[in-house]
Amino acid sequence: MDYVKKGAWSPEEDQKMIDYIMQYRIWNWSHMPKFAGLSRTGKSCRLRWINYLKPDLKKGPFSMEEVEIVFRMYQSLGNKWSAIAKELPGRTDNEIKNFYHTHLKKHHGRKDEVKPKSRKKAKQLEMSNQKKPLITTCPNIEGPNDQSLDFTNSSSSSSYITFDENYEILETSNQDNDVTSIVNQVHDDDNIVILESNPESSTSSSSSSVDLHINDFMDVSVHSSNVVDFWLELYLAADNLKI
DNA sequence: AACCGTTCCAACCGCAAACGG
DNA sequence: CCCGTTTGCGGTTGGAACGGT
Repeated sequence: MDYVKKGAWSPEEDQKMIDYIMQYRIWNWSHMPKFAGLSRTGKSCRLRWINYLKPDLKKGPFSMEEVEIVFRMYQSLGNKWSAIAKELPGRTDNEIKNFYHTHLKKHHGRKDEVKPKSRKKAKQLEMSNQKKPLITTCPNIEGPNDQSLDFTNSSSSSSYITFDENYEILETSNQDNDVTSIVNQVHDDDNIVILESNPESSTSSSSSSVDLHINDFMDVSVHSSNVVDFWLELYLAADNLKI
């Protein structure tokens, strides 16, 4: 067998394959490489095309909706990445698998401590270290994309969890500091509001806040620190959300 | 600047399923 | 049905990129 190249693809190789497939379509992966002038296996070509070169692929970070679908479907299907990928147009099974392992796996019931394992999260923690973060569920707030939330109107029905700078639970709105019960109270279509700082120390109108759509997959019966970790991760997953 | 540890993703591998003669 | 070939899937890994020291 002739020399077969392995490893990262060069832009020239990419272009060769794109040009060939555009002209002749995909007819046989194992024979195509030599006709296209590529020193690759058919398997390698197929993978490169499906995961990277295909024109209709979606690039960039996962949206909140996509994160939700991945998590939901993993709960019901397990590691059926190709089945999950069918629900996410433009995303590949490999991409979803990678995303799951790097962003979601650790929230799946493990009782690990909350540590900034990722670069992003380390940065997030570093930037938010100076004040107590606070998570509030505000069921009365309407409009999932409404950025100008007024907390004074909804505070009466809010539940809350406060944390210290190490994300240890300080206080909850119920009597027994039962975080799980608070999370379980949250329904579909409720909104979770994550505040950078305690609203008592800065006015509601000027506090930087974002709203997240709450989903039933979130009320996983997990260790409280995992709940916190998960909120933060979702926060990061939404590319339009910034500290 | 150099080194080290960690994270993440592209790409690999082995196996299974599907295909087709 | 059998068997060789092709395609698809999921687990794993190599290495680039990055942050910390």
